[in-house]
Amino acid sequence: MQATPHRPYHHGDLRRAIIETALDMLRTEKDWQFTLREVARRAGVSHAAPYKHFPDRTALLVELAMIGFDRLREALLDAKPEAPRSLLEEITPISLAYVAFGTDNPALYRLMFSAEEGRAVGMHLDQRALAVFEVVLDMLGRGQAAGTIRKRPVRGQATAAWALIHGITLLAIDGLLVPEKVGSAPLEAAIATLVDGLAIPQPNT
Amino acid sequence: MQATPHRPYHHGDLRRAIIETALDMLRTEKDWQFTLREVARRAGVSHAAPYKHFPDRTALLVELAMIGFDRLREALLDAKPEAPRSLLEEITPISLAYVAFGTDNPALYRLMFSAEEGRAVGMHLDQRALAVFEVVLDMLGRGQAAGTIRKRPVRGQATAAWALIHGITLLAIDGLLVPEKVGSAPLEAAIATLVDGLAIPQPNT
DNA sequence: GCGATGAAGTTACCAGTGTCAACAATGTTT
DNA sequence: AAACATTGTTGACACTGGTAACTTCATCGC
Repeated sequence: MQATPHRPYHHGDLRRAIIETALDMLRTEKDWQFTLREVARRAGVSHAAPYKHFPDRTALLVELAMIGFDRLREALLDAKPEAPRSLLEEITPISLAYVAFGTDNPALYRLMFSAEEGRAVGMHLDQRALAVFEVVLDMLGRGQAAGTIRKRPVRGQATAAWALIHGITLLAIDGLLVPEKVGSAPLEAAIATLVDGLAIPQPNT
Repeated sequence: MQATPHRPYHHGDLRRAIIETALDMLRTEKDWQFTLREVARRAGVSHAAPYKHFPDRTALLVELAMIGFDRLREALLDAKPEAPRSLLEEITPISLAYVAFGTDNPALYRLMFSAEEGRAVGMHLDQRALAVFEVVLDMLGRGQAAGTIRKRPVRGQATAAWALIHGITLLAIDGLLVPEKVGSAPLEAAIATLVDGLAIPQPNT
């Protein structure tokens, strides 16, 4: 088995086609009923064809989730400001980008964190998820070095930050936090609370 | 409470039996494959019997989730200290109780927040979930009145608090935060971060 | 060139699921 | 007691994930 050739055989690059079809279903089909047969159907192949590329339904899900984590990480790095003048100025856009990713890709985001058949998905994801985690970790570490962030175990702080944003994202996905309905106040207040919990209190502000 | 009688008819109180069997499966079967037929099987009835009590597979899931929220709320109220001398002293046990509920009932907890077929579960749950939310809201409101909590929109703060604990609970369920592996430091640090974000900074501490 | 090889895709099938309709058995009501 | 409504059973349908046996067809050793 080659590392990544995937050259078209006698029909096409099916593996990629399946993944893209599945991603498309996740994007459009809001109601998250994911069946392998439906994916095969939309990809124009028979229902057993996917099994030549994925040993398992779960294997495909894992693949999709990994892609999701990669994209999330990219979205966060894109949102990272060049030269933030304060912690708030750095955390806020990243947090908003995170939540936006979740609300823009609700089904994919849920998949990324779903247990899904004996948490097989979660197991294989540690590395990709960790890559996202490290974006936060890095930010907080630099903040500590710069003296703007409380001296506490960074991993604990990063856990807190990640957990909070993750929870908010889930709330937003479930529609409990839609801006049209409730305004952006809760979201901003939540982020502010997070920043206050991380930052060393300033005497003037 | 006799809100809904459900007295035994010609076989037994099947509705209750089904619910209890299902709860039992959620407790023991860690790998969350929930099939209506299996529930019926274990309850000793035919596979179609549940449909006389629940219109739908989803209806049963909703019922289970609601029970979960009720129990969670009770657990939080039980953990609430009588006369806390500080915010930390009040928040910490409640937070720990919340996380403990999640790790003790992982499948049930996941069910409570799963989208599950077009988020039908989530839709009908607003009231029960809100009851949990109000436990937090109440606590923070009193804290604000007492002058220990920052004057910020309470709902935003409560959202932040809930989201953070929820996220941590999910992490813990997924085994990324098991005390044996990583110590309780991250958990405590996360809670401390939350408290710092909520509380008005004290000059001495 | 040209068969053998084996990967990629197809059809046919299995067990298991959610759900519904028709039927049987039991308790309740008049 | 007879009609009725409730509750449970059986049997079917369409669907799913998954496997095995078959067909195609590009590639490789000769």
